[in-house]
Amino acid sequence: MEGLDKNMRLTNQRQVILEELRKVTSHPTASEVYDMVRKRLPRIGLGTVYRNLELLSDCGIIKKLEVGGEQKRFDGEPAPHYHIRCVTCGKVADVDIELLSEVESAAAKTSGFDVLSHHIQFSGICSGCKKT
Amino acid sequence: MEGLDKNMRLTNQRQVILEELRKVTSHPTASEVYDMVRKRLPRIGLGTVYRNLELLSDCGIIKKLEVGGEQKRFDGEPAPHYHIRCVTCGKVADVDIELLSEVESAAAKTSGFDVLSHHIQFSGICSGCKKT
DNA sequence: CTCAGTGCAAACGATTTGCAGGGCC
DNA sequence: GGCCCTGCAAATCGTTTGCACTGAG
Repeated sequence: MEGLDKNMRLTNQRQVILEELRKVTSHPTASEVYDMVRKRLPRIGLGTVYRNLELLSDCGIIKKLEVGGEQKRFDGEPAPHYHIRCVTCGKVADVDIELLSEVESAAAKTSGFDVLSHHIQFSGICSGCKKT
Repeated sequence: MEGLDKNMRLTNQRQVILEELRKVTSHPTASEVYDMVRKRLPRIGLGTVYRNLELLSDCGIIKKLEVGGEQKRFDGEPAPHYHIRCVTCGKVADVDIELLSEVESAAAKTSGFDVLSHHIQFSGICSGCKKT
């Protein structure tokens, strides 16, 4: 789960993408990462960003989020934690409550699946959107 | 949350889509619904299916699922319940465990959001895929 | 040197939308 | 008769991919 695969090279693009992603807590989409990275590497291609985000998430170095909405989002923190999305502005934030690992065995019992993981996705209204 | 909007007409297409969706427990994608409905209404358009699924889910009559994967899925059962997806074959099943409503207040406290709802998404391996 | 990685642009798949005709209320 | 709804096709949007070139090891 940690470190690059043996054949993976540590390119400048890869490194900058990872650095930029770790700088923020905003769970950016691929094209938001593209914009962030382009400030440092103006000639990078969007395809490269997609390829590297995919690769880094396959290695478990970052996490791909499948929170609602059209675009996938990426999280520089690979440790499991929950998320909340603002139904008004679409912002995604971390929810730092303890993990409910015990629900997995209950889910396994009723579903008949081997349960590998779970994720809780909250929806709500963020403090910024509450005021208006 | 229940019933059609005042200006919504109960067209045959709309009715057949709803009936077909309620017939199955497979959480079909839009194009799977399209295939099911086309057996009864061969001239229906894919756009009509998308429009009606969207409309029915806006009324709360069906539910749109944002479980991982590329395509959205639809559920004829609008009451809240959890889902599990097979990482091997992509099948989505219901998980009938009790709702953990109490996590919402904990999430509200740490995130600062007004929490409106939550959903738990499990990943695992279904009984069919275990055997192979 | 070699081969994984890159930039670019074209291709793709899911979903949305514009439009002109059709049919429910 | 009005207007929502439909079928159809083209458009859009996020993402992926083919290709020839580049650069890390």
